[in-house]
Amino acid sequence: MLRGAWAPNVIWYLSGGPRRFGELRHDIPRISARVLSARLRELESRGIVVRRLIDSSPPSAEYDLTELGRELIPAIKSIAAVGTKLKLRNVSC
Amino acid sequence: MLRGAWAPNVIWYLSGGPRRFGELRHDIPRISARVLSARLRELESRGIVVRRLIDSSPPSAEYDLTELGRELIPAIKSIAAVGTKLKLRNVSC
DNA sequence: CGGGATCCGCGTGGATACTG
DNA sequence: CAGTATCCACGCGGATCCCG
Repeated sequence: MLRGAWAPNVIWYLSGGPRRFGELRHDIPRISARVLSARLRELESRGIVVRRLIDSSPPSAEYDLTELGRELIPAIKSIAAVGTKLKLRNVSC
Repeated sequence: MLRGAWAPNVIWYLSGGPRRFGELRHDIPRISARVLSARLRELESRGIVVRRLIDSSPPSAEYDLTELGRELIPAIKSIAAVGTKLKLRNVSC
């Protein structure tokens, strides 16, 4: 389900509301367009993310979490919190 | 932190209390000894799991979650719950 | 029983170039 | 802007053999 190391990150950055491809690409540190696209497609196929295409020039796309996807947010947040504690501990000790 | 696809599973099976290597190997479906060992080592180095060696014959080892590790349990549970919902949906539709 | 050593395959990710 | 195509590197996992 959360396949790929970047999946949680993508969900994290989508938790603030709909984002466009370029926004995600710019906001998620060091992710490549290829991987972002791949993760987005997979999360979409899993029913965690929805893609909305707005046909215009310049073309734009909007990604958003589904209801199911939103249920993952608290879990990812708390895992991230533990991660932060780990980093702090490793620095101080 | 949760590197490796098996890490969440290992934490899951440790959430019920301390387990020995063989117990984990037997209870976690289809995990190989090599990978179990690798994940255990990594989780240990991250401060999520502790290893206790009980010197006797036959030799035995006990693995347990640290306090930090236990903080991950609710998150993993809720993620697993979403996973279950996804499977149910995919079967019915 | 509780692992480590080795070999090997595959998925995931990085970089770069290209397109509608 | 929003991707896709291609090539390559490496981490992770599976299987098997072996050891204290």
